[in-house]
Amino acid sequence: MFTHERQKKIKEILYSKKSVSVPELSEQLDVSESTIRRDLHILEQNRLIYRTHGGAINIDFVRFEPSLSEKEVQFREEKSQIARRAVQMIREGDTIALDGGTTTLEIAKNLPNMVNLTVVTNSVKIIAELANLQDVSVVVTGGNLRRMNMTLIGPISNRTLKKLHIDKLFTGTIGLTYEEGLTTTDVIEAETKRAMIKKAKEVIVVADYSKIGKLAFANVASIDSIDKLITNTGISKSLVKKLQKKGIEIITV
Amino acid sequence: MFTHERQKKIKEILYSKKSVSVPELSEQLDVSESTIRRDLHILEQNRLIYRTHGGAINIDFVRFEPSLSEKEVQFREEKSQIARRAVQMIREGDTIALDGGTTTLEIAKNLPNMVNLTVVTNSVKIIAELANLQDVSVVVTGGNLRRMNMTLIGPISNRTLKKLHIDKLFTGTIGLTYEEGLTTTDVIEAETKRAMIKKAKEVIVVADYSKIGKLAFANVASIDSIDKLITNTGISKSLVKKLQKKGIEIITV
DNA sequence: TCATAATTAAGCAAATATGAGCAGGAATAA
DNA sequence: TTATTCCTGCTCATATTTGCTTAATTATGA
Repeated sequence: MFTHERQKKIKEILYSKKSVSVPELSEQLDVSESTIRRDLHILEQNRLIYRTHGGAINIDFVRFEPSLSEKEVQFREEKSQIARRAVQMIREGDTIALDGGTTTLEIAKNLPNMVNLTVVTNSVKIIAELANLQDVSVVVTGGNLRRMNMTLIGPISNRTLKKLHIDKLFTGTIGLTYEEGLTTTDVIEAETKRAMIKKAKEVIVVADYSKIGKLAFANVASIDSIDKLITNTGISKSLVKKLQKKGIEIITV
Repeated sequence: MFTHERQKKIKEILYSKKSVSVPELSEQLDVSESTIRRDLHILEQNRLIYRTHGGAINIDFVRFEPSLSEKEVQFREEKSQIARRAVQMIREGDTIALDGGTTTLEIAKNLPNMVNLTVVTNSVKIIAELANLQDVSVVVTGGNLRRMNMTLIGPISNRTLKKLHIDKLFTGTIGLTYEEGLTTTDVIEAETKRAMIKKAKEVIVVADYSKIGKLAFANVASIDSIDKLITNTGISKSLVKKLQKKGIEIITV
């Protein structure tokens, strides 16, 4: 077994196992632990695995599965910038909607205590945040609690939204591509997002560049339903052109 | 289990549990309490959790922690006793409703993690509390946020309730008299309470004796709509007799 | 308020993991 | 063949991790 082969094997093992210990690999590949450590060192430098004391962890489990709290930390400054730009679009007398998401939560945190502003939301965290702003009127859609991100989704949420009229919807997303539009992880959540989009006069997507080009499981809505996109630098020029051709206003912060 | 994995697991546990104790984590992850404390320390430094004596709290829930005024809730032990008695009435398969109030919040705190239990509520605090119980299905009515007690009230709430069917409603109250029945401070809140009562097969009032004989501003419903009353000793014998004559079961704890 | 119980951080020792250095051996090139 | 390079396994000093103990701190309840 050549070095390269062995390293490939390690990656394969990590794909199916999430994590392995050094002794485990040593036995399985029939080489010394020193060799395994050397291999792991190389793989780590190439960002193919995540190294930890005693073994290694599949990098996907470290990177692509960040908990909500972690997500909040990731790209925090970017999200905050995007959120502050979004807040500038809000006018007195508006009825805005904020769906559940880390960027929209950031908008809630940056919202001034405006009188005559109504915020519709399905996020428990945003409710808690807006409870601080005495003058803002908060309307909650209701629905079934999804604990993972503390949002209220499902038929109750959708039915309530049917009766409401929203001036501006600020919506976050897991993925945004030109072909598939907005996508998210959960089908029921996707439906609730769709219900919001349907009732909003203006749909404003807030998404840092890490979301652009990413595709998630459930389709929410096509590109055509978006009016504005607030993002940060890093989005490719050609995509900007294509989106603008569709009539979407791109705001980079 | 590697260090990083273990810390990730802690975050995951905190995801939907709101809080965990150190011994709990120690047992669940099969490491010493010292190790757990070290992990929690690291996670706290990275702002991923909120550390507290005896355990850790999901950072997102810190703001739900009872405020000082709440901690000074009157008749706390009485409320807790009443709540524990109320919980005994809940059966697997039930759909129960909890309206906003300190005694109903106490019920939520005492609820076991039952599978096949659905809780309908209009209280943001109860949502936060029930986020702990992984297996319980939580349905939120939606509505306008009333900051004073963090409840969701108004037409949206009422309309949602019309479509739901509730086995047992546990409702708190500000006042209860033989002549005027249940009364509360806010007219809109009264209407939402009324909507709940209307859709419940069984109406169970939880009220410590300080509420009995008290009259508040807004009428909710007459005595006739009550099926059971859980209260504590201190209620007058003659009133008990009168209520029993109306068919209300009185349970004193 | 004060006493008691619970929780914690810090220090220590044991177990384990690590990387650097070295030597042997296989592959490669001259 | 000989020299060179590369890979490997071994050793050992050093790092890290962990659980235990203890003193101090922090809750709790009477």
